[in-house]
Amino acid sequence: MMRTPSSDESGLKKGPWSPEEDKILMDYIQKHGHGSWRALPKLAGLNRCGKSCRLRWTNYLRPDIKRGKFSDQEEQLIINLHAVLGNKWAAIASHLPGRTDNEIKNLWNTHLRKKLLQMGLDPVTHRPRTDHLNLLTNLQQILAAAKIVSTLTNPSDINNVLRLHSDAKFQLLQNMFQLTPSSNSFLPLNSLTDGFMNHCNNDLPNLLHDGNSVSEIHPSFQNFEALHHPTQENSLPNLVSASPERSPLKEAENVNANSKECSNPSSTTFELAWGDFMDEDATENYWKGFIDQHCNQTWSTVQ
DNA sequence: AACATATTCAACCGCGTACGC
DNA sequence: TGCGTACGCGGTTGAATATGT
Repeated sequence: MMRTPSSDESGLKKGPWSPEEDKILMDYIQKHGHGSWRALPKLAGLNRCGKSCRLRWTNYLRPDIKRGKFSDQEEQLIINLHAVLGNKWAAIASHLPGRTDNEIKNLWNTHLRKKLLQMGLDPVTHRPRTDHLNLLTNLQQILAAAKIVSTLTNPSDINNVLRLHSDAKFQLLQNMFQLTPSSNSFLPLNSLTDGFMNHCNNDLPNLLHDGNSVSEIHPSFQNFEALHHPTQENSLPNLVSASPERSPLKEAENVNANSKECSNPSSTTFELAWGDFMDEDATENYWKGFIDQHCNQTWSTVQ
């Protein structure tokens, strides 16, 4: 939060502001207004650059600044505005009295972005993420190759290979939800993956067999399916009107376009890929049979 | 309790733009 | 029109703090 006090080559102070500096800046602006920011520090008697003074005033000292936690309503409004405006923090801040662009930007980067990711939404487009499809395809190929190599090297080790396979699937889930080991902000999703983890450990053979539908892997994934089955009502966050400098009509057109795209059956594609990935004939018998069948012909290629 | 790791957020930096000359 | 200056914005940094082991 704080930086070590330092100064640049011109001798101007940098880093955190002291209470004394705050008071000088406050008093000066309340008396004279800020005027030219560049001229202000000299006139007020501060050993700071104008830029630093402006930032301190707009982000901290301004009397109309609202302090404290963002309300749920404010968070939702920011998400809605971001869906329309993108990373235009100043424009977003203009719709939230007392909140600064810096504060909103920080909130977005530390909380809201993760929140959308964990809901399976792309934080840039606010639409369901599709990059999982590529991940699934790539990982599936890598795992298949790893299996062949491992089982050919040591065919008796098939159980460990399958265990690794299962672990890799769980890692993929973690990546999809952007979970960190210490994250406890979104308990429902953590318990969801915890449940999946237990399922992996307790019911590995079944897990590796089934997978026609995401929710069949674990009941918790019914929620996940809901997120990837967007309807006209839930495919996008409620959108609010754009800022005056943008055409509300145009925005409305974009919103409609987005809704149409969202209603495309990308979720079906996802589930097909997911089903393939989870099913994937990954049983012991399959791989033993595969090795029996292909061992001689592939062995020379692998080596 | 001590250490490691993750998160937060105030502040900085660089770039684009508006404006005056 | 071109140039210089000031300002505002968005991305990034990094020390303080929180959380986990």
